[in-house]
Amino acid sequence: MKKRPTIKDIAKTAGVTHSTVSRVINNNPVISDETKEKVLKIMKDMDYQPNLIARGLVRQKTNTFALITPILDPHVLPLIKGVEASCKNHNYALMLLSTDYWADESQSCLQVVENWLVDGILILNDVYYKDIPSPIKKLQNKKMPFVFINKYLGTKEINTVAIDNYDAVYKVISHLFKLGHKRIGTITGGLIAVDGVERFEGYKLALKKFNLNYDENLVGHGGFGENEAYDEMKRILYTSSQPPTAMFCANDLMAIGAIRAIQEKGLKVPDDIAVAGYDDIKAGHYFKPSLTTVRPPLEDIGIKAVMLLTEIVKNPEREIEEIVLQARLIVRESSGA
Amino acid sequence: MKKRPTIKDIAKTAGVTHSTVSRVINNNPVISDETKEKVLKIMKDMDYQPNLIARGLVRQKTNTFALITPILDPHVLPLIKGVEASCKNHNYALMLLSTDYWADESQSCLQVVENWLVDGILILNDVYYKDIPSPIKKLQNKKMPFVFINKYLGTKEINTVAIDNYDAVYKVISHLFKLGHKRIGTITGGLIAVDGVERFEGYKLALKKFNLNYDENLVGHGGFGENEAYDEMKRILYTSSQPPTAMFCANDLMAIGAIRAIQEKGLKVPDDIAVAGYDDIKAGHYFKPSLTTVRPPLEDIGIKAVMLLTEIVKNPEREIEEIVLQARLIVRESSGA
DNA sequence: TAATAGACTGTACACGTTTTCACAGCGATA
DNA sequence: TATCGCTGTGAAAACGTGTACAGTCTATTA
Repeated sequence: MKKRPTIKDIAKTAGVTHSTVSRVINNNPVISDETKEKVLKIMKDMDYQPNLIARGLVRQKTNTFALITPILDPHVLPLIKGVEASCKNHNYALMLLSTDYWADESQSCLQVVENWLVDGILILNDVYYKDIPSPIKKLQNKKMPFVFINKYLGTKEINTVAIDNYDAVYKVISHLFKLGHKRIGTITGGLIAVDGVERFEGYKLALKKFNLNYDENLVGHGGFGENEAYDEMKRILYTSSQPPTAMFCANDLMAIGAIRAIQEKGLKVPDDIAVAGYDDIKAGHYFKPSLTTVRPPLEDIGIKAVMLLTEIVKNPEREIEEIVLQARLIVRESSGA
Repeated sequence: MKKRPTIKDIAKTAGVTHSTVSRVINNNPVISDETKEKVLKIMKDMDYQPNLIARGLVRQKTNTFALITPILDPHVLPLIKGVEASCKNHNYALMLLSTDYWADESQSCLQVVENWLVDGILILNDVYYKDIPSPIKKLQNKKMPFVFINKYLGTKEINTVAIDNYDAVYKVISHLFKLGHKRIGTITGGLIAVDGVERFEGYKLALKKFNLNYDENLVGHGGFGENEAYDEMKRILYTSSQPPTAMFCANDLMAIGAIRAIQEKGLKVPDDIAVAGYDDIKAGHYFKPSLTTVRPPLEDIGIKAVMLLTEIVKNPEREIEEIVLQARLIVRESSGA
């Protein structure tokens, strides 16, 4: 690589010191218009680009955020998109790190990130923790600005942006209830995951609101996978004396699996059993019957998270904020509306 | 944020100079085991983390790669995944930048990247250029290590990793031909895109190989969107006296649109018209009829690109390499095999 | 005993910026 | 004429690390 011109090279050819050049770069009003223009011209002629590493060293700021995300799957893409766009807007660069399982790798991820002196960290979380995990506590102790995406709401201990799973599920159950369903079952997602737990809780709470009984025979437990949902649906259909008339599945993939099971038993969706999912994946749109589901505002979450993080960086002593975003019900064929 | 201990702090409490500490960190064999252990212990006690910014400044290396990608859509996710994983393996951090249109924004993207002193750049390209675009030329002039993903093969001017679109399309057409189809049409993707152009070319070349005539009446031109494909398919069905018996669509979404058009005319897929797509998107799996398609090895591309880039960084004078990866035919219902 | 080699470690500078402080020059004021 | 304040600039230190070079010991050899 060719050597890039530095502030000193500019200074030499302009006949000033490098401090003057630096002042020009940073728009210091103390510089006379005359020298300012002269320096600017030379900077342009020599194709000068500031060295952000050097600047980062002295300023102790890199204008970089890191996004730590669990496995990169299509599900998180809109979120990444939002984060990326928002970072660009706020003039931050984005470092992307993914870790398969928080517990194992997060440590090394966080190390990378700290060594890099990023200005802030966005942590996208999957799994359900009762207590704040230790790597996070470390961050708190070090007063490193970070935003946790998904969960830790209500504790006012951690800056958070998350989806209101409870409300989202309520919307689905309410929709089914209004269609006349009284025996509404569910197939839960993995209960090690925040989403799994909260959607299950949300389901139970919603039933209560409509004075419906929680019936274990209408409940299956999967792990967000299509085939598990298929198996559980089969089990429910063949074991319960009174099968459900509607099912809420913890995500769309599971809804697809459940529908497959229902159809294989010769029943019709939505006529015999209505089904709703969660996530609004693309495939749900094309699936027959098309899926009633709920769409989380993922891109917004990314955007809001970055906004919050910039605020925190600006004012680290700022009060802790917990942002909750609402999902939107998408009604299609599978619920029979 | 608390102040982190520096090499000098370690040095002071260890009773040595910071150069000694630095040598310990870098495993310089000249250091005696005694002081080495002493220093290591203190580093651990004080929870020392090297400041990569400072190191980057003196070493003129940041151990960071940048990935510049066009709009973040699900299509590129596996590639990003591969890149991320591979970067981690090679001990590089990854900066993610996305730009809507190369021509407009690439300039600013590249600036960010250069100012950051990343060690190398991965450029994911969409659009079809006849000549090497000027931002790329600049990179070449500056001898900045970079790998271009998608296109510029055969020129031996740019380090490249790409999918063999021609071979992929050949596989599809060959598959259809073997099923007895003689009137095979196509709906092309946008012809400003590399993929659009190459898949169209590949289609024409494949026809030639099987001694089939290129018939304009069997060809529609879309822009990778579902609805455009739907419209074009309708047009083909209603205007050509002899409609095609098989269609190759430039991607799966278009295949879905085309199938919709075919079905609406009361024809059956694959019985009346066989359809094949490209990309192997998830929805194609669940669509009825499930889509015959071709699966590009996107994750591999990401991995290979990073590998190549590390090689280039190691040895900038290395001969230019052009890596081509083959896609895989996925046969499902829509082709009627 | 003095010279010499070898094993470690310290000194000093470099990397490219930003920033504090000091200072030169100049006109205005007392 | 001496003092003051203002404007624009330079000098120098700092950020945290790496590294070439010059030491200082100790042990060996002549």
